[in-house]
Amino acid sequence: MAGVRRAVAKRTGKQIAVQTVDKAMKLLGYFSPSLPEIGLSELARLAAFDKAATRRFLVALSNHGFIEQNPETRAYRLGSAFIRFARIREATRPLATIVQPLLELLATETGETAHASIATGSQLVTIGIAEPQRATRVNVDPAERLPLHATASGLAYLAFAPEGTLETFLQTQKLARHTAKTPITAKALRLLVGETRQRGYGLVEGTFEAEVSSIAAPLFDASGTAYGAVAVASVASRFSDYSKTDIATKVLAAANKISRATGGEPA
Amino acid sequence: MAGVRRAVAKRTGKQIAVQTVDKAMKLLGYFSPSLPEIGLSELARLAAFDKAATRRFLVALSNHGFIEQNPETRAYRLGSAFIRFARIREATRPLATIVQPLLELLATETGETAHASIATGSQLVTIGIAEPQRATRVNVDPAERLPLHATASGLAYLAFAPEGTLETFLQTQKLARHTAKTPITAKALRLLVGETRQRGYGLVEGTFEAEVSSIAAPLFDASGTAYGAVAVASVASRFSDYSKTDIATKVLAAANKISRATGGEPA
DNA sequence: CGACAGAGGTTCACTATTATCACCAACGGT
DNA sequence: ACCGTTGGTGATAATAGTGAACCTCTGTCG
Repeated sequence: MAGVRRAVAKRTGKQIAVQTVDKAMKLLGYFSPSLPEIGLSELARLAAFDKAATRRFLVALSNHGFIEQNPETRAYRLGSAFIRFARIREATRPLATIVQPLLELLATETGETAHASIATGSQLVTIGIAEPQRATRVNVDPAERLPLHATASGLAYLAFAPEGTLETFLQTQKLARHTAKTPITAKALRLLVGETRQRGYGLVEGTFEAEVSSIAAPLFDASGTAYGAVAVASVASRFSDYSKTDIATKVLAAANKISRATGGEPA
Repeated sequence: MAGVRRAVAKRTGKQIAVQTVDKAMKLLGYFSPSLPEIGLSELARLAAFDKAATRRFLVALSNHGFIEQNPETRAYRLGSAFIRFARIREATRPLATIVQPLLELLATETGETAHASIATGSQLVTIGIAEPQRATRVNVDPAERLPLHATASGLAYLAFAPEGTLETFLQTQKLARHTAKTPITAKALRLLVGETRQRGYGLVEGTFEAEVSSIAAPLFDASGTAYGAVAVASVASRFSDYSKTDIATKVLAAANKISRATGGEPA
């Protein structure tokens, strides 16, 4: 079926899709709350593109409002088109709008940071965060994509994802090590996913960031497969056995509410 | 300076930027609240692209989460990445967040639809809409880009836009006729822009859609040039001379509030 | 002050990239 | 079974993108 690709194989294996578009969008990924504006040379360096190429991409992106240029510093930043498209997206498939208040509730109830994310390719993309009113809490970077193998959300998603997702993931991604506890072998990951499926929710302790434990429940679509996850992240030292089951119950409840509100059906 | 372009000139004149990226992003523009999911063939037809090309773009876009495919119908829709980027954008340059409540207030005060938009290339992009609780009101499509020459927002923006914006606009765009009243000559537009500059706000009656009148005030950045506009749209028959000046005052006040809140300075 | 390093931006010859057509399998109505 | 769709695929022709070198401007350092 998907056997014969192009014979070139200049790099590893990434064909069929428009590479130019890929590159242009890669540029967008470097912008984040902590690095909201990036100069031409710096961005070219980050992406390892030629300056000329980088600039051509930026011009193309800015023509559509995805990139703006700060007229003073000449640095580039994300454009307003994202707001427009997010509006359209939310108008037809409200998610962030539904999710946010439930996250707030979850954060208040548990006293810990709650966040929700959606599967995109082989990563989870954050669509909402709620933080508790508390001094020590886990901070989640909205720009950071969560790796499927190292996070509770990832495990929760993988455990109930469409048929073959786990295998495709294992075949196409190398399991990056984030901490000493990160599962980096296929065997270890399969085991964890199996446990997660049985348990009904994902639980990890320090696999993505040291000292951060987290519990996540999958979000289901109408066909009963997962498309994302809701998670609560806490500092490891606060995690007692009691609080674990308590938080898990609340996370599952919130996730199921979201699933139903978006037309899905929890397994 | 910017004289010699490529000698090709196959079409009119739009070089320097990556065309492939341009096309990919053009596809995104066809999605709207009224047409949230589009099939491959239909989208190819809309964009006048080849099916194969369209699909390559869609695959590239979906690799980055900008497009999702409905697993049942196989139709494509906007992806969740927009939510993520909109979050990042708002985290560093809050606009929609600031604008929305002021629009709500404006809609309540005037009893008419209020909306805000930002300049992107030669168009205005909607970033917020508020509708009054009233039977007959103007509906604004959040997906529709507003032409600069035919809308009150466009005039308000052009009147206070960066040096040369109007001329560039006139040189690169053909002024599309939307209604019988749409200004379609450079002379007519220059006149309107001049009036708008003197008046301080834009006022049009049925130039974009028949029977829709609208009043718009520019949004200013720190350098005192416009980057967008706030507008109130009403059915033409409700527009008395009194309500006009009343609405204009309120629109100007709201716009100035937004300008200041975003670090700008009204002229 | 003059030289230099780094910034943003531009040019043009070279070539890797994408466009296009013809095709396939599957679905739904007549 | 047919016809008109749909989503999806592959190989060739011709287009579109690449990137080293270059320009200009700003600020800094000896």
